[in-house]
Amino acid sequence: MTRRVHDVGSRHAKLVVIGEAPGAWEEARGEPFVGPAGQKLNEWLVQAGLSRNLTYLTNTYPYRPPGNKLVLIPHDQLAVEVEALHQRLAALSGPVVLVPTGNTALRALTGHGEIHKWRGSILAYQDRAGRTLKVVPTLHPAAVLREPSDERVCLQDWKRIASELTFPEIRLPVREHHINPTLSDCLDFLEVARRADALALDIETPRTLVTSPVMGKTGRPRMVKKKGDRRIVCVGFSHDPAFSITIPTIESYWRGDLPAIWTLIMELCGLATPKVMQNGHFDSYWLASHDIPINAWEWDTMAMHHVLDPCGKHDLATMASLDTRQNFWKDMKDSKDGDDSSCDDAFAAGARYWTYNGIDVAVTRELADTYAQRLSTTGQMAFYRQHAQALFDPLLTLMRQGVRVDQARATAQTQSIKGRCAEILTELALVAGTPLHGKTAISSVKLQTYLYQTLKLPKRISRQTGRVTANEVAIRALMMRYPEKVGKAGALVLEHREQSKLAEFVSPETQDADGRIRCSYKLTTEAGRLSSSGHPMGRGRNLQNIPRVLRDVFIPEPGHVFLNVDLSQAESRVVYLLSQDPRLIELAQRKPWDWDMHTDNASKIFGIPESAITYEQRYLGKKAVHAAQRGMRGTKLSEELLKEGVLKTPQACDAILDAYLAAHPGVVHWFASVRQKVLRDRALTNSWGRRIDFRYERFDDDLYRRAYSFVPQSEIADLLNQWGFLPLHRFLQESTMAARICVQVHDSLLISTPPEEAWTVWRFLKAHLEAPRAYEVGGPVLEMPAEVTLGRTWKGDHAFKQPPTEDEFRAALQQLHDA
DNA sequence: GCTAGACTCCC
DNA sequence: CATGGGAGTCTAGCT
Repeated sequence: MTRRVHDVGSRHAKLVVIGEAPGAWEEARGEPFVGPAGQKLNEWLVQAGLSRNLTYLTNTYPYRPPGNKLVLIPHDQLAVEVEALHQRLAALSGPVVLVPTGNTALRALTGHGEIHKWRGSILAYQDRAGRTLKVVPTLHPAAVLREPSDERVCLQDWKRIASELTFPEIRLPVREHHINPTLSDCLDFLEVARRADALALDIETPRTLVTSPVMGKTGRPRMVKKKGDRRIVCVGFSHDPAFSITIPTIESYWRGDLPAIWTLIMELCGLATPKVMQNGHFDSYWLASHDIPINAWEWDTMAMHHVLDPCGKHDLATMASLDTRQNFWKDMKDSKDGDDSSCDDAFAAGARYWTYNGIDVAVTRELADTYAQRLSTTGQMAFYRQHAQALFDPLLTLMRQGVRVDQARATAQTQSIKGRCAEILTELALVAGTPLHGKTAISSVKLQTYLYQTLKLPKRISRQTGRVTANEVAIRALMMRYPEKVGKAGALVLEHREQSKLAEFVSPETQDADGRIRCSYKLTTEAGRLSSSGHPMGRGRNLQNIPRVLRDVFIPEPGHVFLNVDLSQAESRVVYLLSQDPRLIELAQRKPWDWDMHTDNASKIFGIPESAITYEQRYLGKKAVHAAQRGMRGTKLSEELLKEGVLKTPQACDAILDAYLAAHPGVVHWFASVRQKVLRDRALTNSWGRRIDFRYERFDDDLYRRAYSFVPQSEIADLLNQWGFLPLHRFLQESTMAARICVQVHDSLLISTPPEEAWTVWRFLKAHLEAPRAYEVGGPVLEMPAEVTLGRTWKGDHAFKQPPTEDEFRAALQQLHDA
């Protein structure tokens, strides 16, 4: 029989923490929240200015379940203990905040499941003595030990809990959500919005449900509901966090007045009142498809929060749980009467759906105030204006424009790739004696069974996951050691993976009806790069990871050529410049045509003169530099090289890395200085004022490596956007030129330009990107070299090793024209 | 129908 | 014993 673990703490405590069930430590000591989880809880309490001694600690179930699995406890037995918990709580003299940690305690107190959604909400609990008590759920410390990235929200939850302890009542925001407006209500709101400080807006774009007949098994047609296209069903507005108006945009609500409503929405969006959106590129892209531009788009709550906390989550629910008193509301969208199927139905049926939109937009409005205030306090407002707000419209332009696709070539490529994929699968099934694929792709489970059971090859373990793997490195290693057994099958597997990956990029589903591929850009990456994914209407794709071999599928506007400008060795140059080693600083400043960084490094690594370096050695040099500048070790480098078909043992790679670092002590010094800064400030700030805050992060090697990467990544991201993308966008907009920017790929810009404008565009970019810059206060100055390629496709036809003269440039253009 | 895990493309 | 930052697609296993 297991031992009952009794509560600890005074019955007069104001703070009550409720766990799940005792674990081994708790059982041994006979006390809740001891052991590692208890330790974690203590840390949080201390950081929130609370004390364990003033806390009442209890569990939902007081016995240690077999194998720590609470699910094994019969329901009625659990129910008895939950009731006993209610009785114990009723016996406390005056608790102010009850904190259920984890799902079990949350369900016992409130009936809600899903702690990740409800954490941070301020809920009410009727106790057995008839009192209404305040409940603030958060995660269980044991769960956080398993998932350390969740700790940041816990620390913030505990700060909230500490402040809630200072008063007993449940304070929730009072908001009015107007969800069934008349035309005259909307017109009145237009006047209110005109005079407001800021106007938030938010659209909803559910899928339609299409009902169509399908032949059933009985041979009689059956009606089946299928998901159709998305469309805008409403636009919600909020000029004040206490008010929202949700304007439906569906025929069944307005009948003949719908066109007037769209006009009104256009007027609202066109007001000079500053606009607020959460991930506004989504909404503005959709509204643009209705020819509705957003005027005075100043605030994006996602982008604002990202400037303040680049490592945090930026979804509305998480931000609201941390920075407003709005309780979790996102389940209103999926509820039965408000789901996507019913918002076209009678209006009343969708009330929860429209209210959901109202809360969304009011919360967005509220967060804008909170975050604007915070940006001012932290001195980051100017950064937000220049590095977020200034990019909104230019990026929307890029997103809407997209890139043209050579239809014939894309189709041909798709067919040949798919054909080859099918051949490989058949051949592979023959070689293996059994199919190793699922519907279309190779199944890693079947492949592993084949390799490690049928062929009895020694299992390869992924260093990242610690599990058995059949990834590229494993297969290449096996192919080298057992060429007879697995050479053929291995080659087929790798070829299939490569080909099916390529097929993704040219698949017709990614193209819009006009034969272009578009993408969505986001500003919310850790190091300030842009990220790219499919566009807001559901098609398109990430345009920042198109394989080089497929770039000839992308073509410029009719009559144009592609101009690709990229920064040369940019990230390495930044590291060298910041190394404080005069020799490395001098190397960082050399021009790419004067000095080849990779050959130079290969020469140092192998201890032979540059003139004797082979192609392979230069390649090793390149890989090693990249690796060493990010703290990589030999094992990993060896795997990276194996993927490229270069066989080097981990020991040999360690030697290469050591040789590089020995020849470049400045890099080692730079690592140390980054670590020191991170330890001292718990934050890093780059030369543009971009700040990354590590306050809520674990201080381990992992974090240091992220810090090493942050510096060069963020410098280059900001350099390209501030001195390349933005000025060129403005320049093209203000001139009558036809050239346009097509894609931003971190350190390069792809531009479609008429041949006669190409020289001007290139000179403009070169002049701006190569302006001298100090990457730290009082530090050395660098002119970041830019390189240019011209082409009839994105693949490029003519790369200039040195900056071309105007004559050379025009000659290359002429060649393109003639070809 | 959803999600986690495996895998691989980019800089 | 340990490169970083992104994205998408598929399988398999779960509800």
